[in-house]
Amino acid sequence: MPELPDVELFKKYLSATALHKKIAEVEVLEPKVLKDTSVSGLRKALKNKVFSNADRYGKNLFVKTSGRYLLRLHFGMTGYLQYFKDQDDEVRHIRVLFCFTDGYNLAYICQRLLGEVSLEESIEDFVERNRLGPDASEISLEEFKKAAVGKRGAIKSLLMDQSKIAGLGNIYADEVLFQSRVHPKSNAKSLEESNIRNIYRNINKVLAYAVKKRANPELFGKSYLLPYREKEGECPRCHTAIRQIKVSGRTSYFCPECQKLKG
DNA sequence: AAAATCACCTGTCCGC
DNA sequence: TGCGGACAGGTGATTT
Repeated sequence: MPELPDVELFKKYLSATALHKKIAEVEVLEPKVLKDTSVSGLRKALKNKVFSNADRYGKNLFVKTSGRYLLRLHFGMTGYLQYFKDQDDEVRHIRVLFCFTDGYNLAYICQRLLGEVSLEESIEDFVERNRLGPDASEISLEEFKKAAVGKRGAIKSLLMDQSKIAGLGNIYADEVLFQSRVHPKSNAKSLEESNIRNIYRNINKVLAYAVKKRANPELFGKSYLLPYREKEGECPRCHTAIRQIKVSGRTSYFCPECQKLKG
């Protein structure tokens, strides 16, 4: 789930529910998700503080607190947030639980434990230390050209490389390339100026659209690939059978008619 | 420099 | 019904 649009929606969700409430307790149910901090470290940093603001960079959610640190949440492949009152035994895989003094809770849920929870000094510091590229929803055409033009390797790998552009993952990289009519394995070097501009434009278009549609494929219009990402699906434009191949080890869906291979 | 492979995890689905 | 294997919207390390 959690690529840029999903994390953007988590940000809105957290902002609408969990801000300005005193944190009574922090329960770490699975310490494996903690990165560079401990159960007691996280507890000390957050207990009796409040979440004051939420920000997103790439696929990371940063929650500002009334204390010294920012809380960073990364969601791996299966993470999300759930806000609820009292006990909720329905919710499985809660890894960290933020309990507020009013009896409400914010749960960080992550089935596969591929996500991370950490404390950070600042977003800039984190971005620099982890060498993240420009955020995909903020990147300028100049920055994108710098990251993409003349580079070796498959364009899809490049779009998913967080050090080049931060926020796109497997699903939305496929969608951007479908909208741009570019084959996922096309060599970045072989792309024309018009292809690059097109991809750039579609990054913005697809991400904004996905947020608007709450990242729910069922709400996507007919010109999008996402709802047809399945075996035996067909291209919504030309009805050719959607094909799947591996690019950088990830399953990629594309239309062999609309997206011809270059390079 | 970049691609492939593995590893980290859990859960589900598919085929024998 | 049961079991093995493949695979899932991520990413870092290691090998090629």
